[in-house]
Amino acid sequence: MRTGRPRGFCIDTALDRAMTVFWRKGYEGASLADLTEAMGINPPSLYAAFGNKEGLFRAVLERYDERRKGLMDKVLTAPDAKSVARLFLEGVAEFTVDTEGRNPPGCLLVQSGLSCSDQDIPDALAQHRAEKEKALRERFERDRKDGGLPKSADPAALARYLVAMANGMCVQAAAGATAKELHDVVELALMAWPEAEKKPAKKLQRAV
Amino acid sequence: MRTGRPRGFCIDTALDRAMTVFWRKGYEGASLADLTEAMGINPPSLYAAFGNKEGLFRAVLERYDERRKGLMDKVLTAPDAKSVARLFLEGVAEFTVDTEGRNPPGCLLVQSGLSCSDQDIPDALAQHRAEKEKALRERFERDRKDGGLPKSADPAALARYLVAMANGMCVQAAAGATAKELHDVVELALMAWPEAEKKPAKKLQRAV
DNA sequence: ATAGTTTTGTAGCGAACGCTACGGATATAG
DNA sequence: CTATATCCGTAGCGTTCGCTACAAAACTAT
Repeated sequence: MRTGRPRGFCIDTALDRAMTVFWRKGYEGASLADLTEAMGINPPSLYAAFGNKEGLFRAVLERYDERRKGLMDKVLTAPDAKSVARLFLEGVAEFTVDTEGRNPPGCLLVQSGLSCSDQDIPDALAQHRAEKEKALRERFERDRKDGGLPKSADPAALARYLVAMANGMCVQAAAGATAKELHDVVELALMAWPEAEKKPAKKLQRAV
Repeated sequence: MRTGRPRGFCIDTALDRAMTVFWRKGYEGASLADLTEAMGINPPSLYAAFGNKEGLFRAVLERYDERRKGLMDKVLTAPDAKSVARLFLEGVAEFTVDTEGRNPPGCLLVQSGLSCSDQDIPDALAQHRAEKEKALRERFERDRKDGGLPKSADPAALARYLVAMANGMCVQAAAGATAKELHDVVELALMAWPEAEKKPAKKLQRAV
């Protein structure tokens, strides 16, 4: 059994509350006073658990990915490439406007620090965004192999296109765009999607 | 004639230098020490000329629009709607990767403060971005009237789509995307563009 | 019980922040 | 020239920043 006085707060709950602060104010705009107040703890507890402000932020990013893993899994296991694209963009449209008030509008990976006095923060965010682009690209590479995308299609470009679209929607959501406005953008974005050359093998269960 | 000791620095040059700092470090990441050093002046000169940090930032935003007005005018006077879309996105692709090292990658209106402790900054940026979207929308409304866009097209949605695309490209440029990668995205984005129902009246000089 | 370990709240550290008081410098006006 | 007006550099204001020293508290191990 672990010795010593037990921690008096829940790590994940504290991370969720810190996430909201970083999301709304950005990495540099979120002060330690803001964070500790929202998390309901004192600075020494924060530093004992997360090392420093940057450590807390990185833990928040991991927590963010964790919370969105379900949606991303659902997207990546869609039956065909165009469904992947549609589910991804529609998911972003719904998530970023935050109708339930759980999260600030936009996306933490875009909002919280595109430019900072410390370049490590933008780099960390870019890395997390790149992971999602990579997952889409790998999915589209498989689609291209089995005919779900034409041989002329460029899986990397398609993934980059979707991620760019998603990031742009985040910027607009943060500026107050409505869900309908974003869905209109999604419909337009999907017009660019290449048609399959032949019917994809729908009977086969796709590996993920 | 204006009395008193003349100002010892050029306002526009100082704004250009401050712009680079805000661009690279964001509004909150740019300290007064960073700014005064880059501008080559002392704090009292900065405050006499611009009021405070936020005043300087707003002046930088105006300067930014001014410097990009030429490109935007060229875009808005293109002969047809699709050319407007192409020139706009290709302009963004070239501008945001900054091959000449004059500017940091990305776009000041996206980079410098999506989230801040002071909400006025994100609001000011959103307003500047909205102006560009409005200009595109109004152009497309005219195109739709004279047949350059089909009646089924939604000018507001098209403008929003282009701006979202542009903002997303800015995010990727800031994360290190190359010019070619962005141009691939542009080609895809233009696949979504609606075809004109009839030939636009090319002979007429379009008013701006 | 006692020792050992970890977390907690208080209280405050040094540094950096945005900003400004002040006096000397440099111009025009008369 | 003197008077007035504006700008400049120095130097430092009060506040907030990220962070931590310290001792009491709360647990396990023996």
